[in-house]
Amino acid sequence: MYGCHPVSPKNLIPMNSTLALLKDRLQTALVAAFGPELADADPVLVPASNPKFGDYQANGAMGLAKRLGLSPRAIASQLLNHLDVADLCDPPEVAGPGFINLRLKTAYLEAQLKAIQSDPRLGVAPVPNPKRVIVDYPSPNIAKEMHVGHLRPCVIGDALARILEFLGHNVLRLSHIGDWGTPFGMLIAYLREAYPDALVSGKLDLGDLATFYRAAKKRFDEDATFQEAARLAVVQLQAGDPETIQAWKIVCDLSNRTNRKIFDLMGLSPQIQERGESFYNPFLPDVIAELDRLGLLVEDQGAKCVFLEGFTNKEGKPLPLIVQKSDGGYNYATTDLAAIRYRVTEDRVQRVIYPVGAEQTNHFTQIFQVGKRAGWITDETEFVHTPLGNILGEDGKKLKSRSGEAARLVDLLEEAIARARADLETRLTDENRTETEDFIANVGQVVGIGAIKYADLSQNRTSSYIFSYDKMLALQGNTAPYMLYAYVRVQGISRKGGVDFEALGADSPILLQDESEFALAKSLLQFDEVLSAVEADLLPNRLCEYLFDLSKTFNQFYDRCPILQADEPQRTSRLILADLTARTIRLGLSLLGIQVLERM
RNA sequence: GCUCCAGUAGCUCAGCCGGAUAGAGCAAUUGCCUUCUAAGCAAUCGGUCGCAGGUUCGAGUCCUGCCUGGGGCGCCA
Repeated sequence: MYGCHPVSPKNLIPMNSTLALLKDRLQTALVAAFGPELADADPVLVPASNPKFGDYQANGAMGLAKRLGLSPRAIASQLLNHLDVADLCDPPEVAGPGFINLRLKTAYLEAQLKAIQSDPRLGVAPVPNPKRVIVDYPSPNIAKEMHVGHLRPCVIGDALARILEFLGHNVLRLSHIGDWGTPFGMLIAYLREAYPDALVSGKLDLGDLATFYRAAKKRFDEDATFQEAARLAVVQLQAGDPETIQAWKIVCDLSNRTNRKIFDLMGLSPQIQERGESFYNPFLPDVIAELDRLGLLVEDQGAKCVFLEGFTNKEGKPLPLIVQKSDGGYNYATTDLAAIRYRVTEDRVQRVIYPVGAEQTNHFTQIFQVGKRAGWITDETEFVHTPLGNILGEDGKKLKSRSGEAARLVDLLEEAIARARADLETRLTDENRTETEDFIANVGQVVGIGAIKYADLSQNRTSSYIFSYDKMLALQGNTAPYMLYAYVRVQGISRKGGVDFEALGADSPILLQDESEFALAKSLLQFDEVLSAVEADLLPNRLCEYLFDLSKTFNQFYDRCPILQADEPQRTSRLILADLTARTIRLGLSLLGIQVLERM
């Protein structure tokens, strides 16, 4: 047993958050210099705006000038008298109106890198107080195929889930699929009509989902009798009629399998659990009853509503959130409220993240308001809607397929793969290389899927972006292929030099001499700071930006510093830097849900 | 009408609690492969941060108004 999970030295390495460490020192110095009432003062430590100012700068002195009745420069220099950072930094300096510039010591950088070298987490410590987190995965209506609209929620939600999980949180991935409601009446009615055998054999060809839906829709639009049958099916479904439930299950299963296939193709976490609308169905009457008991429920025009604070309709009157329709049916607000309640009371969740389109901002504000007023959402639980911009076509409008409908997700993915593959094949011809079909297919898939996901993630999630295969697959710029190439370059060194990175001496020193080595070292040590930032503001594009910056810095290093031809001990030192870069890229991309390649 | 979001280089976008001279990529122009994959590197060019006020030591960032674009606004999700 001993050998299976050795107590690795990583557990002994202190958290590599240089930023946090320095901030702590600055705060201590503030109190030492100006007294305990300064304990709450923020030294405003941020990365330096310009390399000539060092690595970090503390801007706090300016803000404290009024409070302390001293000039910012005087505050800064007094603070410096009490600041002990000799183990981390060169002697700090006061600059400009009162900035404190901090430059990390070479020996400190070298030691930190050395510590990270043997750490699979690359210096990223798990959070001290893990939370129970739910990430809401997109809710494709089970009755329809997934389309462009599902791309961002899937990709961004999956990345956030991976990042939070890596940081040590207990993440529950829930797909809130639309597996209940009126569209099912139509599908069940059509199933009965067109595939009566299916109810007996339980068989239906998977590929038929789209056509199945279209055919059902066509019947529904054309035939009043069929509409009546569909409505009847809904009633039977809600009444729990066994035969109808069975038909419903067949349709759900059909859709789930199709969606799973797309999830797999996209490389989404396999841990996604389906917890659709039908799951919350039994709780809906309780939600209404509880709202009523709390005195929040008002009946208006036959519908049961909660009137919202701060929302008005076109006439300027308070806007209701309808939780039970006048016909007695429930709507998505009811389901979402039931989900909030369940997540708090049963899942005991502390943070719920909804990566959903920005157009639903009002909806979330409204249900969160009701959730708070009902006492389900408290200060202990954070329900957060992370609004997403739309994916637009080249014309700046919502991306459509040629036929004018929302583009099918699977088509986008396959097109990206096909283009990535074609790019590779062109290159193979140009370079007179031959590769196996397996190699070509794999590179095509990894690059294609990686490119499409990275393009999505690298954009600030709040804003819409224009979908362009040419840009996402471009070999230069902030794209997945650029990052993959930096990774491949390192693996190329390993192959060429017959170097086993894992066997690189634990006692070989890291030596930073060239400017590009310093830049790379500093970039490598910022990984944990970036992940903390993403944890806080849920913007994966920050991680993308970091990885792009790291890759650029690496390419500069690669260009300026020969590695295999260098003399020892520089050779090993540079090999370690290269390896750390590759591992950071691999880990970083994996947290974004993107795979790497050893060759491409 | 109310409300939310956006407006930064020719194009696509970053810009963290307000900090020093606003940053990338693409495009354009120009150098660098007998040397670890040139899918790279270096350099040049490019800005009234939508407009007008305000807050203060300091504003792309905060406040007010306006302009432009997009979304949402009672039984769809």
